[in-house]
Amino acid sequence: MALIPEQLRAPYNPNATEDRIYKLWEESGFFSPDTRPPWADNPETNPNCGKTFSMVLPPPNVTGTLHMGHAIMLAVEDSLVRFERMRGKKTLWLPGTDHAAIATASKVEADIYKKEKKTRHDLGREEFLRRVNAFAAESHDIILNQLKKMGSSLDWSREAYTLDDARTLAVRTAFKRMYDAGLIYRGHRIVNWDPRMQTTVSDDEIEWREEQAPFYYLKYGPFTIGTARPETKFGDKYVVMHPDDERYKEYEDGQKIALEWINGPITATIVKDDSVDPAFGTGVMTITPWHDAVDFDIAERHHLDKEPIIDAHGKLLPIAGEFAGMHIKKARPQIIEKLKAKGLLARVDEHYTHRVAQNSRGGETIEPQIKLQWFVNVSAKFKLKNSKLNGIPSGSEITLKELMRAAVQGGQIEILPDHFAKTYFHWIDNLRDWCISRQIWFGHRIPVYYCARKNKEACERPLVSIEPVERCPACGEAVEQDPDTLDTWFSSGLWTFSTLGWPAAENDMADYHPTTVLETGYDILFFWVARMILMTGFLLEDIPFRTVYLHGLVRDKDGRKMSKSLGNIIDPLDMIKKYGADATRMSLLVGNAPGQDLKLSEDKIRGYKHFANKVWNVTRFLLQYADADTGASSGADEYALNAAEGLSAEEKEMLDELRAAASDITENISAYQLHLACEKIYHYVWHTFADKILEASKPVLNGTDIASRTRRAETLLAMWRTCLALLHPFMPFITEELWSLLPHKNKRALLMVSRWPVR
RNA sequence: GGGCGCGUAGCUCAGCUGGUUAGAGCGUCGCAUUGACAUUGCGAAGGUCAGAGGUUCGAGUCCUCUCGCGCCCACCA
Repeated sequence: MALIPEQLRAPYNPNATEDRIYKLWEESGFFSPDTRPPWADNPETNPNCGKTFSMVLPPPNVTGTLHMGHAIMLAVEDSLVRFERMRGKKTLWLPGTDHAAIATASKVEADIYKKEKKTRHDLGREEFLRRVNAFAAESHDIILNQLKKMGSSLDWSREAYTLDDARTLAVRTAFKRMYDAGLIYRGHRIVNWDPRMQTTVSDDEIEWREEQAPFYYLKYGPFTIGTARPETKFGDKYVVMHPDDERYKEYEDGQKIALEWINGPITATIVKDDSVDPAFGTGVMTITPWHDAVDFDIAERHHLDKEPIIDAHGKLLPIAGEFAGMHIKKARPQIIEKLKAKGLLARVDEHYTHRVAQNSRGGETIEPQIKLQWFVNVSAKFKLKNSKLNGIPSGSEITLKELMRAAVQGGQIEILPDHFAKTYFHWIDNLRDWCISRQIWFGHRIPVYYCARKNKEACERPLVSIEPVERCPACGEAVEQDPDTLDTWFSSGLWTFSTLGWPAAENDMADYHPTTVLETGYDILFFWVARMILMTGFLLEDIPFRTVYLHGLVRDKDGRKMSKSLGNIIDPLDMIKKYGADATRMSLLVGNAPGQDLKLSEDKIRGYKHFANKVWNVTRFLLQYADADTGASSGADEYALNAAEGLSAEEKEMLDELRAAASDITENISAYQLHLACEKIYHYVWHTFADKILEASKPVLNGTDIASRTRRAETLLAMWRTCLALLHPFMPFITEELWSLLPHKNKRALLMVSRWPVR
């Protein structure tokens, strides 16, 4: 009788299967590299015995739920891990979540304001943090569920969080070591200030928006200057022009001139500087060093005075005279009126477009300000003691910038696709010191303490400490911790090794570091990838990973970014519910070339649900013939690739073709060409195995020659086991389920830890 | 302003180091099919690989230029 199990009689139902299979995997313990099947620990049965494969999960932000961008990451990473696990490597894929400091804080803050009309200051630091942590915990649980739904074979025993105790130790240790090496400093620098969130924002978190605004030409003594921001001009007392500008050759650098300005007569100083573009406007400008980065640089070069004009909330300071206390947005038209009345307004260009900086986490217009902040110095030399970096011997002195460049340039880290290396170098070349302090409450508090009394000279210095400090070691008085928190990327920059236990004595570093591959979206190459290279380079004098695999962004079928406002979001969970996780994964893998954006439509996902059904039905078909009469039910657990004896010429040819496909697929995955591998196995299963081989086998299977029937049925079953194995990294659920329904001679093992068909 | 990428069948895209009549999915059009297949099979139409030039025995693939898109970076006051 045919051996068709009951569940195979109905069409494949992913919903009824996937959670059960995931639980089976999880309980098996094989997600952890510490649990391995016997064959994998035996060098005779496993040529990869002793080799490891390690990868961290880019920790999703605890700001809500996962989207298709996460799904693509999970599909790629899980496929890689499952492949390597089946190849017998000791395989670690390490999960975790990211507290995402400003993103999470601003979301919670906005929610609270919406519901209760309260700000974080109304709640106070403690209560606010309680709320954020509660939200983060809730978000974490949702995310974990989603990760599991996708089939991610993550080692949950090693789960980490960027804000947990172990990672806090890593962060404080990293800060202290960098501080002691002179790579972290505190200073007054111009920073991107968000007046609404009351915090600095890093250069990388700025979004530029085109804006049309009037451009005013103002009379400034004998000059005419152009500005889009008259409200910042109260303190302008330097007038700058290019040294070679013939029009202004009568003026000399340092020359003083008296002139009438907005609130009365002032003395201005001429400054000659190369950075002025003679072709722009009148070729003359005044500078506002406190509120403009270019002006700040000019002021630094010429040692000029800097004065604040606008306060932290966007209101004018007393220097603005009668406008003091007004918000800049309200003051601007009134200032223009006054300039006009005084005859200082030469003309107005109404059609001027320029770019305005906005905080990408919240959308408020950035007001540059000079603030006392903490920075990582990317251009200061430090000495490598025990370098594992190619081409940079121990004892050499190097800057973080040079180190970041060298790690990739020397080929020690490979970036895929390789053209992103150029983008990376370009970014490094333009890199400025990294502002790491944030004036928000959620995050790693800066591990620096100040003596409250400063009784003695020794109390003057800030105290940087890995352990929390309560009393000043010099005078015994209470200390105050720096109120700021660290940029979220400071902690995620440590992720590849903080998750392995660094700097604790007991850790996994020896086994799994450097990690084999880092898989992530190209949009965070700078934010994250570069910073991991920086942190690892300094703290471990090593690379964090050997290969960087960058996937593209998921777009809708028209190529638009998926966003709430466009209403074109495809929710991974919805798709899993409708079509199954396997189909969802396949739709994200096929056509997904590294670094290339992927257009996704529901039709595509539906297409792979059809494929899953095909796979299901092939099994049902084969099991019809796997009956007691043919003896095929006793089929060995071995794959078909090595069998050859006693086969017909036709069967040998079938096997040759499968062998070729399997070896191609293996090569493709090894070269991170998952899109090719996926398409190949898809094509082989459907259009070669099902359409051609099974069709051609029907006469044999239904024929009268028992020996031929049996042999063919056994061959096909063995080939099918091979197919399921090859398909497993991409479609783990259905293949595992079908594997369990096939007849097995030996004790049934999970497909997840069965040997890969190609050695 | 600097950098990067893309332009291949109606649509979405593969095509690695140049090598036979350029591929897949979806869609379209025929025919078959109660079939292992709710979601099937067989077949067909459809491409001067953006355009021009060059290297080569040979170019979708390498080089140069042009056109059209997209993205990233940058301190246009």
